[in-house]
Amino acid sequence: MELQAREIGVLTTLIEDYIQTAAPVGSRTIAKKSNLNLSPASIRKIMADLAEKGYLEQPHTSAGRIPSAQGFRFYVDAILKYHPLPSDEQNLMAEHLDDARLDVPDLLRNASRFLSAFTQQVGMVLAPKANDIGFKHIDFILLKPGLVMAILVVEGGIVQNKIMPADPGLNSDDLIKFSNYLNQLFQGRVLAQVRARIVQEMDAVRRQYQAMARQALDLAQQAFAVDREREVFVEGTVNFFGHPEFSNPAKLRELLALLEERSRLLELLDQVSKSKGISIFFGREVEQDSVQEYTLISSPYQGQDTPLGVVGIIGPIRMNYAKVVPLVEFTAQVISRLLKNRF
Amino acid sequence: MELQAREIGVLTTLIEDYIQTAAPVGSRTIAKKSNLNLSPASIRKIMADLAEKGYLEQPHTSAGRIPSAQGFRFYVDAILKYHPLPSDEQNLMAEHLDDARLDVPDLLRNASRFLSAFTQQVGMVLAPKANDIGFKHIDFILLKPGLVMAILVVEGGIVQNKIMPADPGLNSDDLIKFSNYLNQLFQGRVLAQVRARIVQEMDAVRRQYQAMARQALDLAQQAFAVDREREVFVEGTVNFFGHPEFSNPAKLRELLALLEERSRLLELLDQVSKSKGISIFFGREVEQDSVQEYTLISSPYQGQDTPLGVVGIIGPIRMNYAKVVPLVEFTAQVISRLLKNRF
DNA sequence: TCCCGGCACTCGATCAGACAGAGTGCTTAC
DNA sequence: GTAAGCACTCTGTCTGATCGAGTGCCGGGA
Repeated sequence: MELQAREIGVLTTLIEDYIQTAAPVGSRTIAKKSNLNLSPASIRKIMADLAEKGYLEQPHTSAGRIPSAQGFRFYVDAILKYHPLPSDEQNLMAEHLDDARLDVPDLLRNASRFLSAFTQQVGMVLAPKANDIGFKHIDFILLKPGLVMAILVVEGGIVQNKIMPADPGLNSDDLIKFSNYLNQLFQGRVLAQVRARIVQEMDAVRRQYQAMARQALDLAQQAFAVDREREVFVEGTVNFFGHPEFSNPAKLRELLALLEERSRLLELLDQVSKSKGISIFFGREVEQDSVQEYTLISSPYQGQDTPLGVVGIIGPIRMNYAKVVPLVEFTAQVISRLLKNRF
Repeated sequence: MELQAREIGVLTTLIEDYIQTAAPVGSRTIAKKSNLNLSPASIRKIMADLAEKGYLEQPHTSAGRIPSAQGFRFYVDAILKYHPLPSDEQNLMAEHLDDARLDVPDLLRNASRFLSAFTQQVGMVLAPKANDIGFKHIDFILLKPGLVMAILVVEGGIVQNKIMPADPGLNSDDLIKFSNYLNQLFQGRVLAQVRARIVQEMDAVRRQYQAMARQALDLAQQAFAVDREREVFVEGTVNFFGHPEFSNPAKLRELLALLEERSRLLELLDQVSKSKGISIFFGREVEQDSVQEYTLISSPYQGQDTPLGVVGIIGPIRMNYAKVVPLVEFTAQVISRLLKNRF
């Protein structure tokens, strides 16, 4: 099932022409554009072979061929050589993102915008999972009697807040004591450790009848309960309209629905976040009845060592991989570098 | 230029049929559906009069008529009688929004979702302008030497944060002192007053050479500088695809671009936020070359007395005003009531 | 064995013409 | 003022014809 050099040549020419024109490619075009010096008739023979092996598809008899998902897969995995991003684009992106006054969510949102603008696709950035981030500070504020807001700050300046009911007898001074106690207790730990510490400490204070600590830990437990979806920054959905494959409103609708339904999107991103480096994912290869006509290109980013989240773009299968892939990779690197600075 | 009763009858029947079918309405249809007991021929005469006065438009000779923006304007202003929302829908919405554990942004986002789901249009909620909201608490956190994050909590549990450079000599204890000093200074004021107070106090401490207060006020001034856009919660853009008027991708694109470009959207919402009660705004009546085929229905909501923000929906001109308008109005009332509780 | 020119064939896109249907405007009669 | 009749207009759809792109296959030549 391996491909010969000539077959690879035809496939490459065909895919690169198809990426530009979005139309089925015929044997004459390939004969002219490739440097194989073969006649259209011979090309046709090769194309027939490629179609039989599953790399090409034919929309109908007597149309040209278009690459199948398998064809694209081979192209991005085995054929395409990726060149590093031009340094002026590197600088442009680094300059705009490297601003200490941006908090992490803003940084990630901007990165998503850049990806979208540079690739003419839809940019996406999955925010870090809170679990692995270092605790910084917690504060309780009395909104009204019996209602307390917890404000939780983690490294990198990510702020989370949560409103919760509490003992109506608590006053502001109590809450300040709580914060002081907890801040000291949790210092220098990551959130997962903080949660463990809460359970452990609750046990200890219960035996020692420390009322203040017990109340504080009760509140802390509520504040640290995980019930928030991870944020995803999606930018540039308007770019979908530029691609002829989405002139069909039904397909467009499907894809926009996917982006709006954060839970499905999160699941998808979670799947790809486990891969090590850059990952190229064709909708067609996996899901049966859902949106099939898209590609997701993504790369994880990390803080110190642990992977934190994912950056990526989503667009039609037909896209300029040679340009997009290095850009996604570079963006992930920039974010990793900037977050290392902050965490 | 006033309309006779028969003309109003024809216009009403025509608009209501058009709202259902989205197709030009002919004289025969109106003769059957209206209770005027007139023949199609007579209806035609009346329709010709209405067209001449500008209430109807004709896509081409020998098609039926469709209502013009002026026709819709007359319909929503003079003809339509609005009934209050059915109580089961009222309860459903109130139940889901009335949860003390939601912070204000989440509350508004949910309201936007509900509007979108109930009307099958796109829901929008403009968050309150921070100026008029009461100060609650400020905190400074040392992210790293020379970099401080301010966390500002205002009434209703709205949290804003801002990262700013600071004197590298500052340590955490200094920052705690700053917060204590400022919290006391600003207690019970709204943000606009807080800003005034900062300026005034800076003057005083400068003359008295109080270094700590000066540094604290410096940070406060940066923290309270207004440079953040007001948030807008837009939900349900997928609903656009349900409407035949947006089967034209170019129109759809325009409208989605408007929603994605927050600054333009804010300007639009700001225009309508000044009106007192419900406001119905036809794109066609105003802008010349931009998106014309939409209607914005909005209503301001308030905390105690001052108007805070706007709720609304955006959709095609052809929509079920009898249902949508009371829903928008009710949503604004619910939000007003819930915010009064919190502020 | 590989290559390629030639040829018949297939399919989609486009165009013109025919036709039905919806709806109008006008005239005329009551 | 109302309504019936009629000619007219415009759109959408269907049909058949034609064109062009592209294929598959056959057979001749290096």
